[in-house]
This record gives sequence, C-alpha cells and structure tokens, in this order.
Amino acid sequence: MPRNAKATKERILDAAEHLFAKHGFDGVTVRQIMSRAGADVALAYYHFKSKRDLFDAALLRRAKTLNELRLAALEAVEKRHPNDPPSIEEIIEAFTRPMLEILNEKPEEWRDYMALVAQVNNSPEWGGKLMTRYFDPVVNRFLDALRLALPGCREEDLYWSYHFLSGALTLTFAETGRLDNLSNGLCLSSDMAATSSRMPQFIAAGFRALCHDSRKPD
Amino acid sequence: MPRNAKATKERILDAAEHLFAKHGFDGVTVRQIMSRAGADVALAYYHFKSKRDLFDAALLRRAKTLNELRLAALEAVEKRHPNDPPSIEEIIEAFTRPMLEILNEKPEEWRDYMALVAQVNNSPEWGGKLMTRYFDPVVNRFLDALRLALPGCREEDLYWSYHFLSGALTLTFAETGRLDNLSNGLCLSSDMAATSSRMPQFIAAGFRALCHDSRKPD
DNA sequence: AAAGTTTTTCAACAAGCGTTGAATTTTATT
DNA sequence: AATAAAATTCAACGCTTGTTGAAAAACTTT
Repeated sequence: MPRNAKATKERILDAAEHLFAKHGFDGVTVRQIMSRAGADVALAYYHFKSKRDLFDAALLRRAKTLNELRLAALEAVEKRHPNDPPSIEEIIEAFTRPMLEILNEKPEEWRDYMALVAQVNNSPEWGGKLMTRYFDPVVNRFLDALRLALPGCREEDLYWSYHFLSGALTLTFAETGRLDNLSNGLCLSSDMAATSSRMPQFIAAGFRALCHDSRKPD
Repeated sequence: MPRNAKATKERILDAAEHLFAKHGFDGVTVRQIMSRAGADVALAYYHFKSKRDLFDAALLRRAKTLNELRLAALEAVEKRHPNDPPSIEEIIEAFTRPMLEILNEKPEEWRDYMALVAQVNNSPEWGGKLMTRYFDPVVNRFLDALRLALPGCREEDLYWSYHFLSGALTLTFAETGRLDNLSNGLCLSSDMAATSSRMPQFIAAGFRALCHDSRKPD
C-alpha cells in the first residue's frame, strides 16, 4: 500500500465520523463527507465499497481500542485484590473511565466517535445489530464480573440494570445540549469531569438496589 | 373545516410518527409517509407546510397529553400526604408510570411516539432544542418536587441525576432489540412491565446516592 | 341550485442522491 | 528505465428528493 493511501482512508473516516455523529446516516451525503475529507467522491467507493460500509468502518475503527482499554481496566481492578471480587463501583468505573480518560487525552479524536456510538445505540434501525456486534463480547465480560460482585442476583435484573447504565452513558456522550438548557447553563453536557465523578456513584447504587440477592427472602 | 379533513391530518401524523420513529428525520421521504397515509404527496404540504414542520407536529401532538398525565400523577402523589414531601420513588414513578400506563392502554397509538421521542432526545441535531421546548416545563416541575424530597442536595447533582434518568428512560423506549440480543432472549426490550417495576427502583437509588445533603459533612 | 371554501389530485421543477467505468496520475517493483 | 499496481480524477448514469402551481373534486353556506 502506497505511503499516503492510509492517510487518505483515515481522513475519510474522520470526516465520516464527524458528520455521521452529528446528523446520522441518512442526514449526510457521501459528497459532504468527501468534501470535508478533501478528496474526490469516487474515492469513498474505492476505499470502502458503499456508503453503508463506510458507516460501519467508522464505527468499527475505534471500537477495538475502546474494548481493549475497558478489558485492561477490568483486569487491573480484578488483580488489585485477587481473593475477593471487586466492588460494583470499581467494575462500573472500569467500564466508564476508559471513555472519559481517552476523551481527556485526545478529545478531538474521540469526541465525535462517542456521539456516533450514542446515536447508533438509540437507533431502532441499527442499534440492536451494530451494538451487539461491536460491543457485546466485552459487555458480557463485565456482566460476569458483576455476577460475582452481586451473588444471588437475578439474571433479568442484571441485564436491565446494564440497560439503564447503557442509556445513561449514551445520552451523556451524545452531548445534545439538553442538560445545558434545562439547568440554565449550570451544567454542561460537554463537561466530562462532571460525569466521571457522578456516573459510577449513581449507577452502582442502581445496581445495588435492583440486584439484591433473590435467594434470601426480602 | 370539512368533516374528514382532520381525519386525513391525523392519518398523516400517524404515518409520520411511525416512520420517523423507525428511521429518523432524514431516513424517511415525504412520499413514503404519504403512501403509508394513503394520500397524495402534495397534501403533506397543504396540511403542514414543510417536511420539517410535519416532523415537529408529530412530536408535539402527543407531548401535550403526556405532560398533562405526568403533572396529574405528580399532583396526586403530593396530595396523598399533604404534610411531608413524597418519596423519591413516588416522584420518579409519577414521571415514568404515565408512559407505561398509556402504552399499556393504547399501545398501537403510543409505541411509535415513545420511540420517536427517544430518537430525538439522543440526536445532537434536534435533541437540545426540541426536548427543551416540549418537555422542560414539566421536567422543572418534577425537579422542584425532588428538591423538597432531597433537602440540601446540590443543584448540579440533581440535574445530572435527571440526565441519567432521561438517558435510561430513553434507551428503554427506543426498543432497539439490543437487550434482547445481549440477554439471549431472556429480556425483551418491548416488555414494558419489566421496566415499570425496575426503573423507579434503580433510578431512585441513583438519586439518593448522588443527591445527598451537601450541607452536612460526609 | 348557485357561489364560495376547503380539500384533494396531477404533473412537473430544479437539485441532489448513491454509484460506476474509464482515463489518468502517482507509487512500488523489477 | 520499464512495468505493474495502487490511488486518484473526471464525467456521467438513472433515480429520488422536497416542493409547488394550477386544475379538479368535495363540501358549506347562501
């Protein structure tokens, strides 16, 4: 592969990521993407074979990295105390912190991607299939950890709890500005530090409340 | 206004609601909508004046009803014990139950609408503006009630808690099928009864954990 | 039954869509 | 320096898009 072919491909993905995140799959034209990437329209079909495949490629590119970071964070927590299972807060943090950290390190690279995932996750059209394909293996790994931390928890409660977590996470990273309006500017959707301290607390409490030991009587 | 003009307008809104909910604003053509409504394309522009205005009209139609039901539920709870403030669970339930009840009563009418709102809420493009316009007055009323139930709570924590609630609620009603895949069919996104018993518990616990009294030392 | 409104139909518009094949330029290999 | 391969450009295709103006039909009011 020639020297700057990859550079072009990446530039296309950057542009696609940005525009798809903001306006969704159908709200963006291939011409807009290629204009932003500074390349000819036909190149989109040379490097990726269709608009739809370009969309998938944009989604896949960073999913791999995020999955690896999350797994590493979980394993680090598990090794910290080898005997007893980690707390729920620690597990949730291992899930959410990698997002916040990498967003802090390379905001210009990851901001759009997070919004893109948020949009996909809530889309009846793509949500089920794509999120399952790209993220469920790692999510299942986290659910295993949570099962150990919540002995006797009913399976349904565990899944629903994760679902609520996913929704909260997703809306937060969508950065729609709703929160800013509602709070008259007191809270900013873009303030990820505000999230990082609050989300694990909020979510862990939810898990604890819902996933009590079903083997014991109430 | 002639007898069945309103009927046509409603049929158009039904079709728009359904298709917009499934594929988003840009994923749907006016021709598709009018074909589903069984009416000529030009009628869309006669009754509503543009595609965008039709979208807004579809969103607005049921928002009014939902807001009224929520307010009524909140006032009912408040009147139940006139002296002390209602519990957080009761307030959250007053917010979520109307959705679930009306979904139970008239599923074919409301199912699409809930998914539509879910999609809008997570859209960086429309989310901030539209949700603010149609729902924030009632949301502020609920936040007032929560302030009473959580004395000394920091304002930021309250707003972020609501944000997490909104995200969890939203993803649940988007019915993307993700939960079904993740749980291998054990949980169904469409099972609203499963939500109604779990969401208030989960969310109320989150509020409690995050919105402690900031005036007292930890 | 005539006149006036409101609703519906029909046909068309300019613009933009995703996509493609062939020609051309750039890079890698011999 | 010649040859092969990869990357890029250009121009175009058939089709669909949101939208509109004028004519026809349905309905109300006189």
